[in-house]
Amino acid sequence: MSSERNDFIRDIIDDDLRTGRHTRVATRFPPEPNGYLHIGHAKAICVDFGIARDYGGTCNLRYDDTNPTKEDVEYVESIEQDVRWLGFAPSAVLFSADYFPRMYELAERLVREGLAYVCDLDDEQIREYRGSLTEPGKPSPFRERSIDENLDLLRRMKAGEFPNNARTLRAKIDMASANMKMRDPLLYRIRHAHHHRTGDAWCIYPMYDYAHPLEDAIEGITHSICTLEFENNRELYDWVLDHTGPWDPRPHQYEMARLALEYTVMSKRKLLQLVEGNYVSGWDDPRMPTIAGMRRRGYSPEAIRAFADMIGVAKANSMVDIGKLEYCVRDELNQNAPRVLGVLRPIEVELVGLPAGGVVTDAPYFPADVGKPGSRPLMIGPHILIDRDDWRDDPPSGYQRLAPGRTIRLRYGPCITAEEVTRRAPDGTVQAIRATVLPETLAGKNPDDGRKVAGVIHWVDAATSLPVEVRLYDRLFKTARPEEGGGDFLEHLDRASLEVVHGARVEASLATAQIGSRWQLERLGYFIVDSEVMPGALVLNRIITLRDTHSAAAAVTAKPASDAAKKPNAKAASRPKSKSPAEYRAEARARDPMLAAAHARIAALGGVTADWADLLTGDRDTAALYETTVGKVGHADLTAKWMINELPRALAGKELADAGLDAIRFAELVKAVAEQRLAAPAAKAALAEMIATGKALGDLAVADVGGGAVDLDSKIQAVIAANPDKAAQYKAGKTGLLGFFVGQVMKTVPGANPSEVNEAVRSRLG
RNA sequence: UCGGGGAUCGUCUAAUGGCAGGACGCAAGACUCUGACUCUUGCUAUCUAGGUUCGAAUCCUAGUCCCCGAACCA
Repeated sequence: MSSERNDFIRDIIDDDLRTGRHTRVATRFPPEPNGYLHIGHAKAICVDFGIARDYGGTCNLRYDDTNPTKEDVEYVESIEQDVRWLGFAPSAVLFSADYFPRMYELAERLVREGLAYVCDLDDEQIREYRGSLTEPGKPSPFRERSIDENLDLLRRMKAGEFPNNARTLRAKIDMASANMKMRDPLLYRIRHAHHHRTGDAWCIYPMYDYAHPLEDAIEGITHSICTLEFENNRELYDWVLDHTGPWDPRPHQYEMARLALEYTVMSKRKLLQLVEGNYVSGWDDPRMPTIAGMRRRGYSPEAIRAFADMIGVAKANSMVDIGKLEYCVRDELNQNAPRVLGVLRPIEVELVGLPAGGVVTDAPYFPADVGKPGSRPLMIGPHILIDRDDWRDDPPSGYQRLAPGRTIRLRYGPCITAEEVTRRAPDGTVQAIRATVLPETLAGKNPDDGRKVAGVIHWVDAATSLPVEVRLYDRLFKTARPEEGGGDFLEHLDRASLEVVHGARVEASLATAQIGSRWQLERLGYFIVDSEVMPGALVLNRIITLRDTHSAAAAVTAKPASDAAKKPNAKAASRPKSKSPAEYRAEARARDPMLAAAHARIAALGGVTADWADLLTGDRDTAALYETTVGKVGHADLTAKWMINELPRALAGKELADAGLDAIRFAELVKAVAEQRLAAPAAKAALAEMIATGKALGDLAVADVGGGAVDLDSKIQAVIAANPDKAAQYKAGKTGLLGFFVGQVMKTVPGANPSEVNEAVRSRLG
């Protein structure tokens, strides 16, 4: 179920399953139906549905439609379609609006329990009363209304007696909370608006922070995954569940980083700007990062899912290299797109020496290494077309294409030698050339006279090829981070991101190509047959070019290396320096004479530094444990080190007061270490176990100090013998492996003294 | 400490006191009837400074930088 390497969310799930907190896994993907899904959503979908798939659980598609003024049925359909297209089947398709009755009941319950009140403040006043990030808010004048009055007002709100925004229902939490979200958040607002699902049944609508936890709880969601900007909302999420439950299972919210991708923008607002400003042709423009856009571009669901797997799940904000997406797209296409021939900007080539009537060869759809079957006949007649890019009057060195007098191979055809240019445009551009066919190469052999073949180029038969319109799509923006640098992101749009090529030709076999079918035009890139068909011509959208290491290497030198420069953050710079933990401890002592006295006593102890004395007297529990322990066993320095450096890990997040570690048992441990009856690693393990189980040292099965020199040496030799390759690497200079060997030995001889082991291993390995 | 998060190769991400690993990228080479694909080899990282430890990306301390939060949006 859980593979070796997991993301942090799967780690949590593994833990929940192991400890029995949950017996099954239920997730959900909760889009608001107010826009099209984009690649950022695709990541979320892959995480939510992927987890359900991996753990044999469920994942609901739930429309988070709690705001009637922003949402639309139009989006509901596109969203479900996009999810299914990505390859996921929702366990259920649900609507938040269907829970409105239940949510309202629970709102009345909150009112009855004195946990919510109806507030008459308007939006400006509410903001004012809320305070700021650094100042507490002040209570609403309506905060202390009676339960009966609140209930009455809430019912009248629901009954439609008040106009829009006249009153709100608010949770009664804490106007002074450091978390702004907890300063009496709004639960319901009045909206006399038509809802796409509930019609006019409601005129009060729940806010996200109230609705979302309830939706999760009602559906029995176990792991509610959202993005980082909701971290502050989690406290409120928990508050709502704690006061509306009990819920079983009790959902928990986890936050992951949202996707940011180079050369694109992701916000709905900016995407909408691109559409409405006609910078793109619509939501499904092949340059758009929308799922609809990518689908039309020819990106496959497999590629997008592979991309989601590649970038992983974590909590660090990051900007993903667009190259990773492009790699996934190419990787899938390489396996699945049949190869055909097409020419973008034709030069006519008259072929001399071709058998009369031309030649037909059978050309495979896939190269040998892809290994898929299929082929089509390929006609070559006396006139063919090649691409303008494949001709140079004056070829640069290393040019593997055609030039005067050169010989190249026509893909799936014979070798030809260019004889002369027979026609030029007024500007000198080559329009037609004549070339000689080397007949012996028709069957695939190389030229008899041993002349050099410069390369292989693509071509189409002039007589039988088909006209096509080709749309060459590229990245929408010129810069990797169009949203940075202060200016309008639209300034970074690349006008060349779409180039329409007329007059291109493709081989005859494409006459029957279906809309949506994807092909590789050899040496040019991957293309999809667009749903738009021009009169008499197919439309091909370029999905992506082939990887081009040749010209990439040439371009690299020209690229300015300016992108990286970090910008200073004005907000951070202007922010006052916050209080440090050290200041907190100092304040605690100033407030508490007992702590101050303890600090003075501890500082006066021999072997205790001023820093340690400070650290040990930030709170009474710590100070008391330290002083009592030292009072029992002495060893002021050793006790300090263990308390400061080792205790935190052993506590594993617990508060010292809850840890059940008394000075008696801690003193035993320190004493054992001081008297070298217990090696450090064993002592650390013992400490953790004492805290976890509340047992005393004597009741623990602790490894004795042992490992006499002879015994130890044989263990070391056994470990070395079991890892001959690593021993060799160590001798070759990879000294980092010392830790590996010591660790192995420590596992077999838990009570051993590590420094002795260290020394012994070192000398053994020479 | 206003509160909440975060920092590991150029990029994304592993390593839960014991080999800093993988992928993308890049470089060199091999192969090649696609300058593709594939293969081989190589490249580059623990934010800084102290401390604890035989051993620290991981624990402790002090700092630095980044992100989020004051919609009747989600």
